[in-house]
Amino acid sequence: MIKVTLPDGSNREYNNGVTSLDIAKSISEGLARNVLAAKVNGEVIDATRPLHADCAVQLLTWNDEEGKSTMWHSSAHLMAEALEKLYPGIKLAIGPPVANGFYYDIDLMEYSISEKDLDRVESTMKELAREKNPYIRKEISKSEAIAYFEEKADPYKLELLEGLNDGEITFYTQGNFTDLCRGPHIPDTGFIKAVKLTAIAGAYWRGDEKNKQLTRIYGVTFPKQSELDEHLARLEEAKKRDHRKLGKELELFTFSQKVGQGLPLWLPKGAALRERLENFLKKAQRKAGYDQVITPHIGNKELYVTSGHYAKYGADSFQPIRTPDVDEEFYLKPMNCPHHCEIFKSKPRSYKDLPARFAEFGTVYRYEQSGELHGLTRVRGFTQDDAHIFCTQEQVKDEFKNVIDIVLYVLKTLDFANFKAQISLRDPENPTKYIGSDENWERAERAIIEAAAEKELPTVVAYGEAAFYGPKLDFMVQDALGREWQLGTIQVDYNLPERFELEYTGADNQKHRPVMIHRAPFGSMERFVAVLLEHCAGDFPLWLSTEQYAILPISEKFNAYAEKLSDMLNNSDIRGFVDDRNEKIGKKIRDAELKKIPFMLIIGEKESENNQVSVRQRGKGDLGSMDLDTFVTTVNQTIEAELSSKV
RNA sequence: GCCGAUGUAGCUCAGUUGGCCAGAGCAGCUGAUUUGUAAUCAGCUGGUCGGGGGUUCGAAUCCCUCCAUCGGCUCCA
Repeated sequence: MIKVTLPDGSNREYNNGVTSLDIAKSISEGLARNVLAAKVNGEVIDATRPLHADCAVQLLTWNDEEGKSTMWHSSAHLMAEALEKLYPGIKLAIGPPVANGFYYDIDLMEYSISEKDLDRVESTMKELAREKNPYIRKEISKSEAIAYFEEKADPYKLELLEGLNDGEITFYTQGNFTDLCRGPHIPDTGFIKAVKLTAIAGAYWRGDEKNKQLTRIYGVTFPKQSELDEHLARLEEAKKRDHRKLGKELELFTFSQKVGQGLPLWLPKGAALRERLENFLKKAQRKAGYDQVITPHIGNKELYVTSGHYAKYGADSFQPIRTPDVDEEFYLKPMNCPHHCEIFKSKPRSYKDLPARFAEFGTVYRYEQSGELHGLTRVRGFTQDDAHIFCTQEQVKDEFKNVIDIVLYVLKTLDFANFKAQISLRDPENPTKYIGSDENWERAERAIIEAAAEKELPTVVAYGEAAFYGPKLDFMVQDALGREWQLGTIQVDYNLPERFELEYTGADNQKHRPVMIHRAPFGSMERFVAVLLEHCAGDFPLWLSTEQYAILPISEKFNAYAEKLSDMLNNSDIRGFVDDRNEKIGKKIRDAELKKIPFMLIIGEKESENNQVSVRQRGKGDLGSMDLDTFVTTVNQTIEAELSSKV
């Protein structure tokens, strides 16, 4: 007998060799029908694996993340089985579960497949699922495994096997399909009731551009059709929050083929929104001791040779701008730091001048690959809310912490609660990717880790994600579809001060090299506005709204009163307009709601006689009549709360 | 850049297997209406069907090519 501890702390005795599925059956048949896998002593394994020692068992169902991913992993195998049946001779690479489903990378050999063919694959999957084939685990020796895939002539599996040790290799078989796989898997294919293959994409073998591009098929499965329907409905909802759609509807920005790909045009309302965000940050930065500077959009080639960017990116970026002088070349600036270094060098600096903090909303241009462009989140011309802090070695950590404060202030004010703070360090396996001495990298990495720890900021560490010139702390936020975007960033740089030979005079009257911190709390205005739009679904906070009110006269008779109110509101610095169209009030309200205007002031005979306004709030409805002063106070108090209470 | 898809009026979309002057709703313009909390009515304007080339008696529909966009991959100073 063995003793099994369940999550509620209770203990039960079972025969040696019992499976998690048996345990589930002993509790209830209903539970057994829903068990997808089991967590035994913290490790997720097949629910059908026999247990031979005392252990803690947690039965995993669709409601557990590990249950879902086990199901999706098994679904990838099911899709592979269907594909092999429909396209004999294809070579399979890898097929893991992902955040919202699964994929399988396959080499289609002589076949080609398009989205039209996915229906057929889906129905084959469903047929195979109905056979309720069990997923059978088998431990196998390396030589047998190699023999199997040599027989099958599958180069990808053979390559994967090279990296595995004899004794740790397992196969899983369901129906007519066997795959090299660590598992775990669901008990049988019958659990898969609803299938949707969502996309076909190219994907490089082992994620390397130099390798062959395989075909990746994405899919998602559910234990019930109704769950699939809900999933698809949620995706439809998310699309409504897409910043590209909202940006068009709210007239914030546009693109023009004539201007060029990835080069956004900010429309009046978008420009006003952006200006407000800039002023908000400028004010915070003024308080934090930053000085605004302004630098040009281009720089001499020599500037980038000095910075090292020319060698690294010169050939893959926008090509130089020439002048009548054949030897002269200018580049569009891909970043602001070199310009700011030259500002630092414009006069001798003393340790008493440090930290020097130069801030600029600097527009930069980067030649992103065409397939990478994405709305406002990935563009070729964008404005960073950039600043560079030049400080002494001793000041680095405090400066870093001050920047963390500003970033958190921005994120909190705009109500981003679910951000991720990521510390990006060097890739230990690829040290040649980076410039600068090991010693400087060590120091920079340590400064970031310590600053984040002292700010009690929960972080994740990502090796290999550092910029080529230094480690960084990035703040990431998800868009409507759950894709992660990097917004704020803070980076320590020992390299540029070296290359630009930056110096200050210390208290010892000797020359010293300052440390440089790059930082951008928004990241870029473009990406920030995009993610903010998706975050609030276009319902901007009142302080950011370009049009805070719309005055809606019941009929043209009250247009004069409306204009009078509008003038008074303008004097109170509240922004809005009069909808004096010859339309019915219902129509005007509808249009104002669609334009996401926070307050509607409805005026007719009653209001004009009593010198009042009838206030309607976006999404909330009628707030009743009030004096204009009361309305102004409401607006000002709301804005004050938005900007201060969350700090 | 690579794989897959899409591209019809300012916007959202119809246009069956190639066949009369390419349609609708919204927006815009003109007029009527003077309106009480999410769409008043009528009329009108508006499109080299993404660009170019080809097949055909005939192309928005089929083929080639380029461009842009969307979903991924790679990349992201």
